Amino acid sequence: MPPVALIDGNDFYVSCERVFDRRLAGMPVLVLSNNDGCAISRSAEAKALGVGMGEPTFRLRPLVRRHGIRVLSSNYPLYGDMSRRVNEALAGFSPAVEAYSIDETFLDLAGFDGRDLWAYAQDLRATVRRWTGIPTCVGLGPTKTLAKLGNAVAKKNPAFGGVCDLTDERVRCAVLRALPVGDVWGVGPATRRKLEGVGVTTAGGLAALDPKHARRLGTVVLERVAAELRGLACLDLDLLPAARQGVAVTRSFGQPLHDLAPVVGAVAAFATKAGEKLRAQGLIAGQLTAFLHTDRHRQGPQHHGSRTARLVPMTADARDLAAAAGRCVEAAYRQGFAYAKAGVILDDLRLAGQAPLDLFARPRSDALMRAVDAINARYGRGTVRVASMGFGAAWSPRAAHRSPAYTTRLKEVPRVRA
DNA sequence: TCTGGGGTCCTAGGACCC
DNA sequence: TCTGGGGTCCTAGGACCC
Repeated sequence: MPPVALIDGNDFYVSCERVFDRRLAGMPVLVLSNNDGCAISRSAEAKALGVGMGEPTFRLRPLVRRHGIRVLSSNYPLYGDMSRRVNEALAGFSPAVEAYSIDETFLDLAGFDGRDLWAYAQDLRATVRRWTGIPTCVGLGPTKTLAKLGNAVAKKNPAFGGVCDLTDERVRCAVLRALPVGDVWGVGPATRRKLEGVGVTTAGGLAALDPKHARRLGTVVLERVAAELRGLACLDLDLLPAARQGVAVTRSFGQPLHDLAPVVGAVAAFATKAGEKLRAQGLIAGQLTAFLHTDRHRQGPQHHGSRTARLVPMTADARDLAAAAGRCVEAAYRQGFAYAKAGVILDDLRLAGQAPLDLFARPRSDALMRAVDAINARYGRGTVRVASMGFGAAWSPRAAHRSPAYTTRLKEVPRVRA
Protein backbone atom coordinates (compact mmCIF):
# COMPACT_ATOMS: atom_id res chain seq x y z
CA MET A 1 0.00 0.00 0.00
CA PRO A 2 1.44 3.43 -0.89
CA PRO A 3 1.67 5.58 2.22
CA VAL A 4 -0.83 8.31 3.03
CA ALA A 5 -0.10 11.32 5.23
CA LEU A 6 -2.56 13.35 7.27
CA ILE A 7 -1.48 16.87 8.20
CA ASP A 8 -3.52 18.57 10.88
CA GLY A 9 -3.21 22.08 12.33
CA ASN A 10 -2.68 22.01 16.08
CA ASP A 11 -5.53 23.76 17.93
CA PHE A 12 -6.18 25.31 14.55
CA TYR A 13 -8.45 28.24 15.39
CA VAL A 14 -6.32 29.29 18.35
CA SER A 15 -3.19 29.01 16.19
CA CYS A 16 -4.76 31.24 13.51
CA GLU A 17 -5.49 33.89 16.13
CA ARG A 18 -1.94 33.65 17.50
CA VAL A 19 -0.40 34.30 14.10
CA PHE A 20 -1.85 37.82 14.19
CA ASP A 21 -1.82 38.60 17.91
CA ARG A 22 1.52 37.89 19.50
CA ARG A 23 0.12 38.66 22.96
CA LEU A 24 -1.67 35.32 22.79
CA ALA A 25 1.61 33.36 22.63
CA GLY A 26 2.14 31.18 25.69
CA MET A 27 -1.21 32.25 27.15
CA PRO A 28 -4.23 30.02 27.75
CA VAL A 29 -6.57 30.84 24.82
CA LEU A 30 -10.09 29.71 23.86
CA VAL A 31 -12.09 30.16 20.69
CA LEU A 32 -15.86 29.96 21.17
CA SER A 33 -18.56 28.50 18.92
CA ASN A 34 -21.12 30.61 17.11
CA ASN A 35 -23.26 32.56 19.53
CA ASP A 36 -20.30 32.35 21.97
CA GLY A 37 -21.95 29.21 23.25
CA CYS A 38 -19.10 26.83 24.07
CA ALA A 39 -15.35 26.24 23.64
CA ILE A 40 -14.41 24.70 20.28
CA SER A 41 -10.66 25.32 20.14
CA ARG A 42 -8.30 25.38 23.11
CA SER A 43 -4.60 26.15 23.39
CA ALA A 44 -2.43 23.59 25.20
CA GLU A 45 -2.33 25.95 28.20
CA ALA A 46 -6.14 26.11 28.31
CA LYS A 47 -6.41 22.32 28.08
CA ALA A 48 -3.95 22.02 30.97
CA LEU A 49 -6.23 24.24 33.06
CA GLY A 50 -9.03 21.73 32.51
CA VAL A 51 -11.11 23.42 29.79
CA GLY A 52 -13.04 20.65 28.03
CA MET A 53 -13.96 20.48 24.34
CA GLY A 54 -17.50 21.78 23.86
CA GLU A 55 -17.71 23.06 27.41
CA PRO A 56 -20.39 25.76 27.76
CA THR A 57 -19.08 29.28 28.19
CA PHE A 58 -21.12 30.14 31.26
CA ARG A 59 -19.60 27.23 33.15
CA LEU A 60 -16.08 28.37 32.20
CA ARG A 61 -16.50 31.86 33.61
CA PRO A 62 -14.85 31.27 37.02
CA LEU A 63 -11.88 29.50 35.40
CA VAL A 64 -11.48 32.28 32.84
CA ARG A 65 -11.44 34.92 35.56
CA ARG A 66 -9.09 33.03 37.86
CA HIS A 67 -6.45 32.28 35.21
CA GLY A 68 -6.84 35.21 32.85
CA ILE A 69 -7.76 32.92 29.96
CA ARG A 70 -8.06 34.87 26.69
CA VAL A 71 -11.46 34.25 25.11
CA LEU A 72 -12.28 34.87 21.44
CA SER A 73 -15.43 34.55 19.34
CA SER A 74 -14.94 32.46 16.22
CA ASN A 75 -13.73 34.26 13.07
CA TYR A 76 -14.41 31.92 10.15
CA PRO A 77 -13.28 34.20 7.32
CA LEU A 78 -9.84 34.25 8.98
CA TYR A 79 -9.70 30.48 9.57
CA GLY A 80 -10.89 29.71 6.03
CA ASP A 81 -8.23 31.95 4.54
CA MET A 82 -5.47 30.48 6.72
CA SER A 83 -6.62 27.01 5.70
CA ARG A 84 -6.21 27.98 2.05
CA ARG A 85 -2.65 29.15 2.75
CA VAL A 86 -1.74 25.92 4.52
CA ASN A 87 -2.97 23.93 1.52
CA GLU A 88 -0.94 26.14 -0.80
CA ALA A 89 2.16 25.21 1.15
CA LEU A 90 1.25 21.51 1.07
CA ALA A 91 0.63 21.46 -2.67
CA GLY A 92 4.40 21.46 -3.18
CA PHE A 93 4.78 18.16 -1.34
CA SER A 94 2.53 15.87 -3.38
CA PRO A 95 0.56 16.15 -6.60
CA ALA A 96 -2.37 14.27 -5.01
CA VAL A 97 -3.93 16.17 -2.13
CA GLU A 98 -7.33 16.01 -0.44
CA ALA A 99 -8.35 19.01 1.67
CA TYR A 100 -10.48 17.00 4.07
CA SER A 101 -11.58 19.71 6.49
CA ILE A 102 -10.69 23.26 7.42
CA ASP A 103 -7.63 22.03 9.35
CA GLU A 104 -6.82 18.59 7.89
CA THR A 105 -5.29 17.54 4.58
CA PHE A 106 -4.48 14.07 3.24
CA LEU A 107 -1.44 13.64 0.98
CA ASP A 108 -0.90 10.67 -1.31
CA LEU A 109 2.76 9.64 -1.02
CA ALA A 110 2.72 6.98 -3.75
CA GLY A 111 6.24 6.60 -5.12
CA PHE A 112 7.82 7.91 -1.92
CA ASP A 113 8.28 4.46 -0.36
CA GLY A 114 12.06 4.53 -0.73
CA ARG A 115 12.44 7.92 0.92
CA ASP A 116 12.82 8.78 4.54
CA LEU A 117 9.17 9.52 5.26
CA TRP A 118 9.88 10.87 8.70
CA ALA A 119 12.32 13.48 7.38
CA TYR A 120 9.91 14.36 4.58
CA ALA A 121 7.11 14.91 7.10
CA GLN A 122 9.35 17.13 9.23
CA ASP A 123 10.29 19.19 6.18
CA LEU A 124 6.61 19.61 5.40
CA ARG A 125 5.80 20.75 8.94
CA ALA A 126 8.65 23.26 8.86
CA THR A 127 7.50 24.64 5.51
CA VAL A 128 3.89 25.11 6.64
CA ARG A 129 5.13 26.78 9.80
CA ARG A 130 7.39 29.15 7.87
CA TRP A 131 4.82 30.06 5.22
CA THR A 132 1.76 30.43 7.46
CA GLY A 133 2.82 30.40 11.12
CA ILE A 134 0.58 27.38 11.80
CA PRO A 135 2.03 24.46 13.83
CA THR A 136 1.01 21.00 12.63
CA CYS A 137 1.34 17.28 13.31
CA VAL A 138 1.63 14.52 10.72
CA GLY A 139 0.36 10.94 10.75
CA LEU A 140 1.63 8.39 8.22
CA GLY A 141 0.08 5.03 7.38
CA PRO A 142 -0.93 2.64 4.61
CA THR A 143 -4.59 3.78 4.86
CA LYS A 144 -6.42 7.02 5.63
CA THR A 145 -7.74 5.62 8.90
CA LEU A 146 -4.22 4.70 10.05
CA ALA A 147 -2.80 8.07 8.95
CA LYS A 148 -5.55 9.72 10.95
CA LEU A 149 -4.78 7.56 13.92
CA GLY A 150 -1.05 8.27 13.67
CA ASN A 151 -1.85 11.95 13.63
CA ALA A 152 -3.91 11.64 16.81
CA VAL A 153 -1.04 9.78 18.50
CA ALA A 154 1.54 12.37 17.41
CA LYS A 155 -0.64 15.14 18.77
CA LYS A 156 -1.35 13.51 22.09
CA ASN A 157 2.20 12.40 22.76
CA PRO A 158 4.98 15.02 22.36
CA ALA A 159 7.62 12.27 22.46
CA PHE A 160 6.83 11.60 18.79
CA GLY A 161 8.15 15.02 17.79
CA GLY A 162 5.05 15.86 15.76
CA VAL A 163 5.23 12.87 13.39
CA CYS A 164 3.94 9.33 13.92
CA ASP A 165 4.63 6.76 11.21
CA LEU A 166 2.38 3.70 11.26
CA THR A 167 3.57 2.23 7.96
CA ASP A 168 5.69 -0.21 9.98
CA GLU A 169 3.57 -3.14 11.08
CA ARG A 170 5.30 -3.70 14.40
CA VAL A 171 4.90 -0.08 15.49
CA ARG A 172 1.32 -0.23 14.33
CA CYS A 173 0.42 -3.26 16.44
CA ALA A 174 1.89 -1.72 19.56
CA VAL A 175 0.07 1.59 19.01
CA LEU A 176 -3.28 -0.04 18.21
CA ARG A 177 -3.12 -2.23 21.31
CA ALA A 178 -2.76 0.82 23.52
CA LEU A 179 -5.45 2.96 21.89
CA PRO A 180 -9.07 3.03 23.18
CA VAL A 181 -11.50 1.97 20.45
CA GLY A 182 -13.47 5.20 20.85
CA ASP A 183 -10.42 7.15 19.58
CA VAL A 184 -10.65 5.50 16.15
CA TRP A 185 -11.92 7.66 13.30
CA GLY A 186 -15.48 6.53 12.55
CA VAL A 187 -16.21 5.03 15.98
CA GLY A 188 -18.57 7.39 17.82
CA PRO A 189 -20.15 6.97 21.24
CA ALA A 190 -22.98 4.66 20.06
CA THR A 191 -20.64 2.27 18.24
CA ARG A 192 -18.10 2.39 21.05
CA ARG A 193 -20.75 1.21 23.53
CA LYS A 194 -21.75 -1.65 21.23
CA LEU A 195 -18.14 -2.71 20.75
CA GLU A 196 -17.41 -2.56 24.46
CA GLY A 197 -20.51 -4.67 25.00
CA VAL A 198 -18.83 -7.53 23.12
CA GLY A 199 -15.48 -6.97 24.79
CA VAL A 200 -13.75 -4.90 22.10
CA THR A 201 -12.15 -2.00 23.93
CA THR A 202 -9.06 -1.14 21.88
CA ALA A 203 -8.27 -0.24 18.26
CA GLY A 204 -6.31 -3.50 18.08
CA GLY A 205 -9.40 -5.41 19.15
CA LEU A 206 -11.45 -3.81 16.39
CA ALA A 207 -8.76 -4.59 13.81
CA ALA A 208 -8.92 -8.26 14.85
CA LEU A 209 -12.73 -8.44 14.72
CA ASP A 210 -14.27 -10.80 12.17
CA PRO A 211 -15.56 -8.69 9.22
CA LYS A 212 -19.05 -10.21 9.36
CA HIS A 213 -19.24 -9.54 13.05
CA ALA A 214 -18.13 -5.94 12.50
CA ARG A 215 -20.84 -5.49 9.90
CA ARG A 216 -23.53 -6.90 12.16
CA LEU A 217 -22.50 -4.64 15.03
CA GLY A 218 -22.27 -1.51 12.96
CA THR A 219 -22.82 -1.25 9.23
CA VAL A 220 -20.60 -1.62 6.23
CA VAL A 221 -18.93 1.52 7.58
CA LEU A 222 -17.61 -0.27 10.64
CA GLU A 223 -16.51 -3.22 8.52
CA ARG A 224 -14.45 -0.80 6.43
CA VAL A 225 -12.96 0.88 9.51
CA ALA A 226 -11.76 -2.49 10.79
CA ALA A 227 -10.25 -3.38 7.40
CA GLU A 228 -8.48 -0.01 7.23
CA LEU A 229 -7.00 -0.64 10.67
CA ARG A 230 -5.53 -3.89 9.31
CA GLY A 231 -3.83 -1.86 6.56
CA LEU A 232 -6.33 -2.67 3.80
CA ALA A 233 -7.29 0.58 2.05
CA CYS A 234 -11.07 1.00 1.57
CA LEU A 235 -11.18 4.79 1.39
CA ASP A 236 -9.72 6.57 -1.62
CA LEU A 237 -8.38 10.08 -1.56
CA ASP A 238 -10.99 12.51 -2.91
CA LEU A 239 -8.80 14.69 -5.06
CA LEU A 240 -11.66 16.75 -6.46
CA PRO A 241 -14.13 18.23 -4.02
CA ALA A 242 -17.44 16.41 -4.50
CA ALA A 243 -20.48 18.25 -5.76
CA ARG A 244 -22.33 19.67 -2.82
CA GLN A 245 -25.56 17.90 -1.89
CA GLY A 246 -27.15 20.45 0.40
CA VAL A 247 -26.74 23.91 1.89
CA ALA A 248 -27.79 24.70 5.44
CA VAL A 249 -27.93 27.92 7.45
CA THR A 250 -29.03 27.37 11.04
CA ARG A 251 -28.54 29.49 14.15
CA SER A 252 -29.31 29.65 17.80
CA PHE A 253 -30.98 32.95 18.66
CA GLY A 254 -29.24 35.47 20.92
CA GLN A 255 -32.39 35.29 23.08
CA PRO A 256 -35.49 33.05 23.09
CA LEU A 257 -38.27 34.13 20.69
CA HIS A 258 -41.96 33.68 21.53
CA ASP A 259 -43.69 35.48 18.63
CA LEU A 260 -43.93 34.37 15.05
CA ALA A 261 -42.80 37.63 13.41
CA PRO A 262 -39.16 37.64 14.57
CA VAL A 263 -38.87 33.94 13.76
CA VAL A 264 -40.06 34.65 10.22
CA GLY A 265 -37.51 37.46 10.07
CA ALA A 266 -34.76 35.10 11.16
CA VAL A 267 -35.55 32.37 8.63
CA ALA A 268 -35.84 35.02 5.90
CA ALA A 269 -32.29 36.05 6.79
CA PHE A 270 -31.12 32.41 6.82
CA ALA A 271 -32.81 31.74 3.47
CA THR A 272 -31.11 34.86 2.07
CA LYS A 273 -27.71 33.66 3.27
CA ALA A 274 -28.36 30.17 1.88
CA GLY A 275 -29.27 31.78 -1.46
CA GLU A 276 -25.98 33.69 -1.47
CA LYS A 277 -24.07 30.43 -0.93
CA LEU A 278 -26.05 28.81 -3.74
CA ARG A 279 -25.44 31.64 -6.23
CA ALA A 280 -21.76 31.85 -5.34
CA GLN A 281 -21.45 28.29 -6.65
CA GLY A 282 -23.80 28.66 -9.59
CA LEU A 283 -26.39 26.33 -8.07
CA ILE A 284 -30.16 26.23 -7.71
CA ALA A 285 -32.25 24.22 -5.25
CA GLY A 286 -35.37 22.09 -5.70
CA GLN A 287 -36.30 21.61 -2.08
CA LEU A 288 -36.36 23.74 1.06
CA THR A 289 -36.81 22.69 4.67
CA ALA A 290 -37.32 25.16 7.52
CA PHE A 291 -37.30 24.11 11.16
CA LEU A 292 -37.48 25.71 14.57
CA HIS A 293 -37.15 24.31 18.05
CA THR A 294 -37.02 25.14 21.72
CA ASP A 295 -33.94 24.82 23.93
CA ARG A 296 -33.47 21.20 24.97
CA HIS A 297 -31.19 22.21 27.83
CA ARG A 298 -33.94 24.12 29.57
CA GLN A 299 -36.99 23.11 31.57
CA GLY A 300 -40.39 23.90 30.12
CA PRO A 301 -42.50 22.79 27.19
CA GLN A 302 -40.49 21.55 24.22
CA HIS A 303 -41.42 21.72 20.56
CA HIS A 304 -39.58 20.78 17.41
CA GLY A 305 -41.36 21.79 14.19
CA SER A 306 -40.26 21.36 10.59
CA ARG A 307 -41.79 21.63 7.12
CA THR A 308 -40.44 20.83 3.67
CA ALA A 309 -41.50 22.46 0.41
CA ARG A 310 -40.71 21.78 -3.25
CA LEU A 311 -39.30 24.77 -5.09
CA VAL A 312 -40.98 24.94 -8.49
CA PRO A 313 -39.33 26.06 -10.59
CA MET A 314 -35.96 25.38 -8.97
CA THR A 315 -34.44 28.62 -7.72
CA ALA A 316 -31.62 30.50 -6.02
CA ASP A 317 -33.61 33.75 -5.82
CA ALA A 318 -33.72 35.31 -2.34
CA ARG A 319 -37.39 36.26 -2.80
CA ASP A 320 -38.47 32.69 -3.59
CA LEU A 321 -36.36 31.19 -0.82
CA ALA A 322 -37.42 33.68 1.85
CA ALA A 323 -41.09 33.27 0.90
CA ALA A 324 -40.92 29.47 1.01
CA ALA A 325 -39.01 29.52 4.31
CA GLY A 326 -41.59 31.90 5.78
CA ARG A 327 -44.49 29.64 4.74
CA CYS A 328 -42.77 26.58 6.17
CA VAL A 329 -41.96 28.15 9.49
CA GLU A 330 -45.47 29.65 9.81
CA ALA A 331 -46.89 26.16 9.39
CA ALA A 332 -44.45 24.65 11.88
CA TYR A 333 -44.75 27.39 14.54
CA ARG A 334 -46.90 26.86 17.66
CA GLN A 335 -47.88 29.63 20.00
CA GLY A 336 -46.69 29.45 23.61
CA PHE A 337 -43.15 28.15 23.15
CA ALA A 338 -39.79 29.84 23.72
CA TYR A 339 -37.95 29.11 20.49
CA ALA A 340 -34.17 28.96 20.72
CA LYS A 341 -33.03 27.99 17.25
CA ALA A 342 -34.18 27.82 13.64
CA GLY A 343 -32.71 26.94 10.30
CA VAL A 344 -33.14 26.64 6.55
CA ILE A 345 -31.85 23.65 4.57
CA LEU A 346 -31.73 23.51 0.76
CA ASP A 347 -31.55 20.18 -1.05
CA ASP A 348 -31.82 18.73 -4.53
CA LEU A 349 -29.14 21.05 -5.90
CA ARG A 350 -28.26 21.43 -9.59
CA LEU A 351 -26.07 23.67 -11.65
CA ALA A 352 -28.21 26.63 -12.68
CA GLY A 353 -28.08 25.69 -16.36
CA GLN A 354 -29.25 22.15 -15.71
CA ALA A 355 -32.66 22.74 -14.19
CA PRO A 356 -35.47 20.61 -15.59
CA LEU A 357 -37.64 22.72 -17.86
CA ASP A 358 -41.09 23.57 -16.60
CA LEU A 359 -43.81 24.09 -19.18
CA PHE A 360 -45.87 26.52 -17.13
CA ALA A 361 -43.50 28.35 -14.80
CA ARG A 362 -41.32 31.11 -16.11
CA PRO A 363 -38.00 31.12 -14.28
CA ARG A 364 -36.98 34.42 -12.74
CA SER A 365 -34.37 36.53 -14.42
CA ASP A 366 -31.14 36.35 -12.43
CA ALA A 367 -30.11 39.91 -13.26
CA LEU A 368 -31.69 41.27 -10.08
CA MET A 369 -29.88 38.81 -7.81
CA ARG A 370 -26.59 39.55 -9.56
CA ALA A 371 -27.11 43.23 -8.85
CA VAL A 372 -28.06 42.56 -5.21
CA ASP A 373 -24.97 40.39 -4.70
CA ALA A 374 -22.76 43.09 -6.22
CA ILE A 375 -24.24 45.83 -4.01
CA ASN A 376 -23.99 43.73 -0.86
CA ALA A 377 -20.42 42.71 -1.66
CA ARG A 378 -19.49 46.36 -1.94
CA TYR A 379 -21.52 48.01 0.82
CA GLY A 380 -21.93 45.14 3.27
CA ARG A 381 -24.27 42.20 3.75
CA GLY A 382 -27.92 43.18 4.10
CA THR A 383 -27.64 46.56 2.37
CA VAL A 384 -30.33 45.27 -0.01
CA ARG A 385 -32.58 42.70 1.63
CA VAL A 386 -35.89 40.88 1.44
CA ALA A 387 -38.47 42.90 3.41
CA SER A 388 -39.59 39.99 5.61
CA MET A 389 -36.13 40.00 7.22
CA GLY A 390 -37.01 43.29 8.84
CA PHE A 391 -34.37 45.52 10.40
CA GLY A 392 -34.57 44.47 14.02
CA ALA A 393 -32.32 41.66 15.05
CA ALA A 394 -33.95 40.11 18.09
CA TRP A 395 -32.45 36.84 16.95
CA SER A 396 -28.90 37.94 16.16
CA PRO A 397 -26.27 35.75 17.74
CA ARG A 398 -23.76 36.97 20.27
CA ALA A 399 -20.13 37.42 19.25
CA ALA A 400 -18.61 39.58 21.94
CA HIS A 401 -14.94 38.80 21.35
CA ARG A 402 -14.44 38.71 17.59
CA SER A 403 -10.94 39.34 16.24
CA PRO A 404 -10.47 41.44 13.06
CA ALA A 405 -10.68 39.99 9.53
CA TYR A 406 -6.88 40.27 9.35
CA THR A 407 -6.48 38.76 5.90
CA THR A 408 -9.80 39.25 4.11
CA ARG A 409 -10.88 42.85 4.74
CA LEU A 410 -8.60 45.63 3.63
CA LYS A 411 -9.45 47.97 6.53
CA GLU A 412 -8.53 45.29 9.05
CA VAL A 413 -5.19 44.16 7.65
CA PRO A 414 -2.57 44.53 10.41
CA ARG A 415 -0.10 47.44 10.16
CA VAL A 416 3.60 46.86 10.51
CA ARG A 417 5.78 49.72 11.73
CA ALA A 418 9.23 49.93 10.21
C1' DT B 1 -55.54 -25.84 0.68
C1' DC B 2 -53.74 -21.79 -2.07
C1' DT B 3 -53.42 -15.08 -2.50
C1' DG B 4 -45.81 -13.60 -5.93
C1' DG B 5 -41.63 -11.76 -6.12
C1' DG B 6 -38.26 -8.77 -7.46
C1' DG B 7 -36.88 -4.37 -8.45
C1' DT B 8 -36.52 0.87 -7.95
C1' DC B 9 -37.10 5.17 -5.79
C1' DC B 10 -37.82 8.08 -1.96
C1' DT B 11 -37.67 9.61 2.82
C1' DA B 12 -36.78 9.73 7.70
C1' DG B 13 -33.74 8.89 11.11
C1' DG B 14 -29.40 7.46 13.10
C1' DA B 15 -24.52 7.86 13.41
C1' DC B 16 -20.51 10.11 12.62
C1' DC B 17 -17.27 13.81 11.32
C1' DC B 18 -14.84 18.50 12.02
C1' DT C 1 -28.82 34.90 31.56
C1' DC C 2 -25.72 31.06 29.29
C1' DT C 3 -24.72 24.27 25.90
C1' DG C 4 -22.43 25.56 17.71
C1' DG C 5 -23.09 24.85 12.90
C1' DG C 6 -22.63 22.41 8.55
C1' DG C 7 -21.96 18.48 6.40
C1' DT C 8 -21.88 13.06 4.71
C1' DC C 9 -23.20 8.27 4.48
C1' DC C 10 -26.02 4.24 5.52
C1' DT C 11 -30.24 1.57 6.46
C1' DA C 12 -35.01 0.41 6.98
C1' DG C 13 -39.34 0.72 5.38
C1' DG C 14 -43.03 2.33 2.45
C1' DA C 15 -44.85 3.24 -2.20
C1' DC C 16 -44.99 1.84 -6.54
C1' DC C 17 -44.19 -0.92 -10.70
C1' DC C 18 -44.65 -5.04 -13.67
